[in-house]
Amino acid sequence: MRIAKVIVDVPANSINQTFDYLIPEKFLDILKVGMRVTVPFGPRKIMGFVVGKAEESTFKSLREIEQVLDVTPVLTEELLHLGEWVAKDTVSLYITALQAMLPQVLKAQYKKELLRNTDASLSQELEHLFAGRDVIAYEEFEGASVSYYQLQKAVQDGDLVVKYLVHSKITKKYVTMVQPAREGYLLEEALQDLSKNAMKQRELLGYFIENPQPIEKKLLLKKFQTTSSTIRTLIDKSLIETTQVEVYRDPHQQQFHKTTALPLTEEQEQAITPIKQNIANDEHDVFLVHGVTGSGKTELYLQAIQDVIMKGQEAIVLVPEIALTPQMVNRFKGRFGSKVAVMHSALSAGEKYDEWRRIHQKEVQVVVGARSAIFAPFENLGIIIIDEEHEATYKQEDQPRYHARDVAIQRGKTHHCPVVLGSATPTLESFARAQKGVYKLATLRKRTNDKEMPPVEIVDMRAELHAGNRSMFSRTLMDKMENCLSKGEQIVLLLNRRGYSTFVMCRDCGHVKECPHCDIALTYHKNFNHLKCHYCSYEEPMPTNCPECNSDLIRYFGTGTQRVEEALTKLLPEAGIIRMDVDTTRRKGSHETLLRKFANKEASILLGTQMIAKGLDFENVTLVGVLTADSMLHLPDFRSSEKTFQLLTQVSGRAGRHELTGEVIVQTYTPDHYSIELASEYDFEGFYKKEMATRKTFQYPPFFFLALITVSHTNKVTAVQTTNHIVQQLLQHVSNNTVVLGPSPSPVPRIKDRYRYQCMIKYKNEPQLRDMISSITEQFKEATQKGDLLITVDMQPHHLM
DNA sequence: AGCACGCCGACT
DNA sequence: GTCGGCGTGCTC
Repeated sequence: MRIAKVIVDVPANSINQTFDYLIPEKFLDILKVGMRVTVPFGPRKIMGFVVGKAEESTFKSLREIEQVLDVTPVLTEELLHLGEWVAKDTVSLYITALQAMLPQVLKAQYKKELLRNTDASLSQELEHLFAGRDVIAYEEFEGASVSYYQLQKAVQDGDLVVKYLVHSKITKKYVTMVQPAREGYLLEEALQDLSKNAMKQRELLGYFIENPQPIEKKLLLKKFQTTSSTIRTLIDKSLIETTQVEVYRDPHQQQFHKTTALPLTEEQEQAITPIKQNIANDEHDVFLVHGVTGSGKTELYLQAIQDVIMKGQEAIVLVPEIALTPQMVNRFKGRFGSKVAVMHSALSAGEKYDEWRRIHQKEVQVVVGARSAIFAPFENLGIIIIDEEHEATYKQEDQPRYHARDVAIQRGKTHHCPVVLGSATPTLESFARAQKGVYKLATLRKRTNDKEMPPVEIVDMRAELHAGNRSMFSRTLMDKMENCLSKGEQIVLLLNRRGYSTFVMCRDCGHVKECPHCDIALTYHKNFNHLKCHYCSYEEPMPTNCPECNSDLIRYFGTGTQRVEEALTKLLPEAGIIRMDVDTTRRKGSHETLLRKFANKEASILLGTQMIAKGLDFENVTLVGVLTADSMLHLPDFRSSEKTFQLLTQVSGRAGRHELTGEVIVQTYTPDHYSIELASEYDFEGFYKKEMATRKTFQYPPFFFLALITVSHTNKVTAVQTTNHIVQQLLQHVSNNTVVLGPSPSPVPRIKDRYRYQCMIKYKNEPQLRDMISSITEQFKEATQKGDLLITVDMQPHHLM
């Protein structure tokens, strides 16, 4: 096998294919499929993945692989195929799919250098630039005022060479170990010869005579209260030596309480049995575990994984980013100890790489992680679990736009292992499949502590307004909060802010400050007294007068967590408040610190956005308040009802999880909306029926599949025309019951001065659709290449923005 | 995507 | 002769 098939690191449509390279003699034995290599590509040198080998090539002259970057393949054959599948399924490039499977640090970085290739003198300007050096970075040339023409000539004459470098960002962490460099008896001899004053040296030598094994330098210094200079002297005498040993950064260095399997309830037992059978028989089924919050889904996962580990297989557990709290991680580490790797975005790039390597080198059998952990390089998967399967974070919002659930099922099929989806509020798609028998449904109706879900009271904020209460807290909520505080119990307050930001409006003329580059209202940021655009980061100071009518009655509207906090401090001055939002949790670890404070009862109220709705478990919380339940109900999104229902159900589960009984207050301006009403009754099936009916009439999932093509251009007319062109072409080829809509303006019609129009496709069965879309977008490749036209394709979009 | 190459027009 | 600015086409 002298020829390697390589997917090169060039994300372009015309390069979306394998390129053949000759494998040089010296690499014949070591080069394996799945390794990264560097190859010459045109004039430059780039990184690529070997995806296959062959004996022959249709190409007459092949260039050689230049370098092999890995010792063992970073991608298994299974992952290579999976990447191909992902690329096809999401209409994206193979290379993009492969990159998505690996930690960021394995991505190549490119650099150019200029090498002097002659002793004869160069032109005056070039000599000045090189200033006596033989090599300079290409950027230096670009920054200098030397013409490109000169460079070109020097290169042509062979006086200069442009060198293309590929290097990876790999950062390994090392510790210095100290160990004896001589046999024990030689050390003893040396000890005799040492001067009497050399106390520290004597101590150290004495130690190494007793303990010849390597010891960490830091530890050694501490143990003998000495400094590096002592070690230095001993090294100079060739008595001891140091080595660099690679270590993994451990992001979770605490101790974990070992836990063992808990007895299961009858319901749990019934749910887990078919999953265990699947595991035992190497069968693949998709299970939907529909269990109310607190019904012990996690214990199910743990026990199923236990079976998998006993079988010598591996497990992937996906958890939404936001729920990847220490509480959650502790449960897995507590049960499986060091067999667990954790992957989430709060880890540094180096830490992510270390966790990935622990999987890659088979040091762990379980990975608990966010979306991308679905690509964990396990070769012997025994189970894949997706907790809170309805969460939107499982859908990647940039290329490749894959859904972790789809990838999981794909992997489950190839590995003949079960895929378990768990949720208290499954997506309509999954629940519908379970109803049809495509997925196996298991329902957990009871909470393990046998407690009822806390009662939910809906408060009509319109009535509050009519009664003269203009504050953001209803009288009921105020009463309950005071009552709760007087008993020394704790409160969780949710401010549902999505689609409800703090915009600036003039009270005189109604003018709303919008971003000059995007069609969206600017958001007010109090700490800087600035207005900011969430789409393009445009900023301007808060105006004192209205730019339209010059009135000074220009104010900001909407409720941010900061404002709620201020109001709350005034009303309940004695209550400590912890605010959790993007602003207060930006710093690494601040999330945990705030939660720990709340757990230690350093504050009585936890106020926050979406992020506090999930997974938190505090025994002293008896009241949950939702300040604005309907804020996202009116977004132009077919999932808005479903999302509202999910959020309300999730947050209600935060109250009264233990001894104390809890209650929930939901404030809303649309108290009779079915998603709010049914959420307050914990009636998932009722909601399912109702929502399915609307989805059916409006031809949305799960009745239809969706595809969204967004076209953007600086020229509005071009954007509309191109979209229209796409629509027309699709209409010619799709089947009768497929609906093609558009061109219609995107919900945010302009971002960064680019107009955005979209085409939506609703289809039931359209096997050729992906190919159709590819060939249509291919027609616009000239315009797309020039960069003024942008076409993005989202198969199964999660929202329509 | 990047890069070379080639053609053109401009400036000195 | 020296330079920059595009449009075009290729990369195993």
